[in-house]
Amino acid sequence: MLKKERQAYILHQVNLHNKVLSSSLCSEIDVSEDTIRRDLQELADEGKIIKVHGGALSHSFNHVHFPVNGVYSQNQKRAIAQKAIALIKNGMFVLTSGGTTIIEMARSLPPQLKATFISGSIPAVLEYMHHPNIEVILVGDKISKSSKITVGSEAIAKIKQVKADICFLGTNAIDAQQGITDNDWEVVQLKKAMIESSKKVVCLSIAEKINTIQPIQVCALTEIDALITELNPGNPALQPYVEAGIEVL
Amino acid sequence: MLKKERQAYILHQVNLHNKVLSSSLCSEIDVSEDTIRRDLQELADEGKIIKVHGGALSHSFNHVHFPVNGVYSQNQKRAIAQKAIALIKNGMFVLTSGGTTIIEMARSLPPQLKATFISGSIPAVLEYMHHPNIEVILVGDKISKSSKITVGSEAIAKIKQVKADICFLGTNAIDAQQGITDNDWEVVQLKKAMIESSKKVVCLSIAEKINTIQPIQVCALTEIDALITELNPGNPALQPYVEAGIEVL
DNA sequence: AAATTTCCTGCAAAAAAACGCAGAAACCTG
DNA sequence: CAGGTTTCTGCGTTTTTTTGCAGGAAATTT
Repeated sequence: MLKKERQAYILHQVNLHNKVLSSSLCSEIDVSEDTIRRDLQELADEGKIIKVHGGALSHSFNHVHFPVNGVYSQNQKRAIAQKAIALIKNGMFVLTSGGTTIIEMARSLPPQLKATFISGSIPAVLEYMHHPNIEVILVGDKISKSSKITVGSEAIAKIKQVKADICFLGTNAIDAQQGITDNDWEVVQLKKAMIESSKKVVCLSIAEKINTIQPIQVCALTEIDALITELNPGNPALQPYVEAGIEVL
Repeated sequence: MLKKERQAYILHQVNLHNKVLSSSLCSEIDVSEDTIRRDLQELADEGKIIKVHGGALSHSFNHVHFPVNGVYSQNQKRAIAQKAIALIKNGMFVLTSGGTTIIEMARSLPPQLKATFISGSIPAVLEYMHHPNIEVILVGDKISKSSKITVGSEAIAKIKQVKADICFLGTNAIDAQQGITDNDWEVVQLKKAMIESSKKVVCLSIAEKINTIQPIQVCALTEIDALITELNPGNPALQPYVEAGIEVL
């Protein structure tokens, strides 16, 4: 990895997460801590970031000591993202929906990961695009402005053409009886196609969406292979899903 | 292998992968590392790539780098955008490429305009999406990270399915003899398809790109219906194009 | 206050770049 | 076409950059 490339990655991470730990950086990119520190120093000298003990901060969030809680449930989503990333191996074909949890996952993907990501979500694709080693396939069709993803028969047809290794679904509502449900008919159609086209279906959901129901069903619990939340897998709230035969992470 | 040939290959690799290692280049093409380094130096001097220790990077990698020129030409691009917008009527199907001039046009679209925009450019689509009355059709396929548009046979096939009223092409180089030329093979294929699929082809180009040539031809001047620059239509620099039968605005 | 983590300094090895040079190829040019 | 000039390329040497490492200082945590 080139030095400039590394610094671009660091800068990207800082702007995204508003902070960055040099320890985590040096394990993500595989270099010594000294190198990271020197990079941070250079970026700080250029005024791009603010160097602090243990890492660096984004410039914008310097003046106002904004609580990290600025984005809705970002910490929980980040925890989910970390668990999800562990499932992605080099060379995989990965199908993803949209949603803030998926975005958080996209932002946290390690730079050395080589994989192919397929999605119709504009924000997700924007994130994938920034990663050096990821191939991005964009599913085209009419854009739904509310959900910022492509919807329609063309998109569904394209998704049905692929057979992905794994599929990550951002979830609006999940319930032990009703399975996954959502409130946008077109998005539901798309998610159904994604589930069909994947060997393994992984559902990402923050705890507060567990045991909630939306009007339209995406799929039953039986079609899900794994469920990832920010909770400990042993948490009693997750027991119904364990009993339903889902791998809870 | 000829020097020009070598440099074209290098440029292609850089545009394709956003980065290139001089070590890998000198084993791919079978020449000494000095030769590669000299080539990189020349390309960097021409502003085609960014040379760094160990290889080179694409310009798109750190587009934060030239804000001066960015702001400078923004006014010109805005002038072009205004002229282009005048050509769009309610109900039209509009096909657009990518590029900063197109983005500027997208930002300037009047809010009451009702039309359907078709594009494979992610940044352009992002802008269209914010518009209240525009339908957006996204052309899907593999994403080229350097140009931030979808490229490939799927994208071309989709474009050929439509018959747009008008097509706006952001231009990298235009010349009275060579017509429109570009430096990315895949982007060229896409633009060719766009030209075929449109009743009217409008070329947007800032003055500094007029009478410049890139390696690969997109189309001859005869295929262009209109040319928009920030210059006055009577400007002598534009006369060759007027004489070629192009409507110069 | 002790322990752990992080930071800085200097140093050394490896990689890359710059430099000068010389042979070879291409290209004028009369 | 002969002779000269320019351009291009590879090689050896020197210089610079980059990176990791060690040891001590500074800061943070327990």
